[in-house]
Amino acid sequence: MRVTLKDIAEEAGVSIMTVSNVINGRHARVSADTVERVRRIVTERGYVPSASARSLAARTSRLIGLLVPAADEDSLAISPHNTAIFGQIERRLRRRGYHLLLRGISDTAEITEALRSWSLDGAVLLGFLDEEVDRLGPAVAGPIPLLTIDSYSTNPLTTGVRSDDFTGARLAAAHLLGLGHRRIVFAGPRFTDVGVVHERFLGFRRAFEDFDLSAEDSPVETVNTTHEEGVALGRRLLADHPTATAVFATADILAIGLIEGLADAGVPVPARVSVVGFDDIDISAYVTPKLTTVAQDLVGKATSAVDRLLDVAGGGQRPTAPLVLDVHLVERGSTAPPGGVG
Amino acid sequence: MRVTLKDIAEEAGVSIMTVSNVINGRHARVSADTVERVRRIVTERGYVPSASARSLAARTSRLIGLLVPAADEDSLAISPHNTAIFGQIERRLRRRGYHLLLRGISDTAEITEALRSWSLDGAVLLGFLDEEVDRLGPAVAGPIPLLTIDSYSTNPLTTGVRSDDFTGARLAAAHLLGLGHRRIVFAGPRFTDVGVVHERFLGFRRAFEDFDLSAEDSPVETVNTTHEEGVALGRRLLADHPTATAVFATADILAIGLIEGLADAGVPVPARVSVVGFDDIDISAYVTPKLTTVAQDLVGKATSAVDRLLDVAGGGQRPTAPLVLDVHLVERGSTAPPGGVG
DNA sequence: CTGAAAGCGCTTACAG
DNA sequence: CTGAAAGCGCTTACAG
Repeated sequence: MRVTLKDIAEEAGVSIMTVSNVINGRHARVSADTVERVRRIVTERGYVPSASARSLAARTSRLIGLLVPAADEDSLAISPHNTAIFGQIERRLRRRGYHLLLRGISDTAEITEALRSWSLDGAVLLGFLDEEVDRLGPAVAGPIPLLTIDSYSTNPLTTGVRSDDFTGARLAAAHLLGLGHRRIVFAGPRFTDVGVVHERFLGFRRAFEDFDLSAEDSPVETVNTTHEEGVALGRRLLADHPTATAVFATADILAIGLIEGLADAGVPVPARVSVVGFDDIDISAYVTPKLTTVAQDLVGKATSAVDRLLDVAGGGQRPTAPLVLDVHLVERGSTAPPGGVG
Repeated sequence: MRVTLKDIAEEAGVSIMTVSNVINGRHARVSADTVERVRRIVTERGYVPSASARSLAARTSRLIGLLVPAADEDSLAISPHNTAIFGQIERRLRRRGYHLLLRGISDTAEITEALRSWSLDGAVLLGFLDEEVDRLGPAVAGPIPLLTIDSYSTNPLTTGVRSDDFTGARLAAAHLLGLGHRRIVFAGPRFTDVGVVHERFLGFRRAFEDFDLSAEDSPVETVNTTHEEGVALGRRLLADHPTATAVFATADILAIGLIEGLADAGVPVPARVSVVGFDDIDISAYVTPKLTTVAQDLVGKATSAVDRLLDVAGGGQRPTAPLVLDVHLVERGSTAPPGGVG
């Protein structure tokens, strides 16, 4: 049978209230002797408090949800970038005495269910579309704090943490422009779906302005963020855009596919076409050529996401502005001055 | 305020017991009319049962833990291979009406705490060393079912799901031997730590026997399963083993590093040295040359892990033998007949 | 510094 | 088919 507060209390000859006070570190209310004795018995008996009893009585669960979109028949949409965030979030929560409930969401209505069912103290939303976040009404979360990662939704019910996408794309494009490229393909998902992409597009254009150039001749290719679509685009890139000399892809996984597709088509990278990605996932340093890309502060993102969320959960003010993390360019082998155009 | 059974019961003019019966689908005990009425009110009011109250009263939480080793200052040890399993496990659990608690474990003593604290109905242990699993005594889990993935521990308190490592390595080595290679480096972590590696080594050796050859001239290199150590080994491979013509690495991430290290040393793959990996992670198809490797049934592993665990949790017999999943060889570009030895 | 009482929101026998 | 009672293991005021 489970060891309970009552068992400890009986053995120590005190009330369960006193044991509870010791367990919860409210030592001001208990004599040092009692604390000592109760502590010893707790250790001896291997007492572990019941989290469900505690959350039922205390109305705080010390449980945080990590909510990730999951198409019904799909597994979680775990991109390499998001994956890296998982572990960091768990680690930070653990350090702060919280636990992590990982939940795939196939319909935003399920968010409410996940939140209420376990009386979550808060939740991190990772990978949802801005419009999905926009639609979250007060009925969904009630007073439960919600934190979005990488969202540009301005829904006041949520607070956000994201990278400086605008600057990242601006750096990437400036790097290519500085090398001498003028016709640069912008490859990424539909802007309307993802604010992140829109911001990156704006940053991309801004770099042209910085150089007193126009981005008008630089085509936009709309593709999903997968290796597969990158390969497909790489194969037809020069057929569709013969004068292009570089590509900026909004994600490394896409850029890596692009490089492969270009290779398939006999196009040397970076001699004929330079490629820049975004994210700096591990793989980007493993491919050939190694990918020039924009690095995000993954650890910072996860850590500050947790800290922000727990602040609000702890009664802090809900921040009005999102936290924006710095990015920087990592120059590797996939970019070079243009030369193969002839 | 939270909507409770009591609220629904009052509005429906029945007892909370009846509402409970409807919620839990015990329709045999309730008239169709009542079911209908209660259902409607539940939907209208957006009632969500309290999981903590339920698990406290019912002594079953419908919560499964996914326990992963985590060095204290580290984030979770999330290898690309394990990552892929996460999403699949979550998906399967969700389909079966369970929730997932993700927890990093820095000391096996924490396993008990995680299990008891949340009254988990079971836990999946992913990535622990066999000896760690061996040491798990009855005090750790009590009656809570534990399932290990990829462990060769024979601890009767656990039940296991893993791939056929022996056959996988045998296939890999047979492939190389069939191509004409005779001196093949076996690269992987220490056997004593990881049963999986030992099994792969045995399979590797068996392939030599199958060919009436001896593996004696084939050196063993002990390295950790990281890209970095793969690179280092690749760089010095031919200096240390000038007559080697192939390498079998116990993990793709290691094999990918090896290929890079070999390239750094000016050794062409596969012309001079062939490389075979194990796992068939996504990246393996993205690198140059694409990696020949042993593919595991990841989805099957995750799915059957969950199913086995829930069977036992549901009162089923604890299986004595682990479930062993088939593997197969995926031939890609990193292997070819030996030719560059001269 | 210590404790008795009420209550968190459910489920489990049990009785009708 | 339906319900009153007890209890799961805690915490929260409150009183001493």
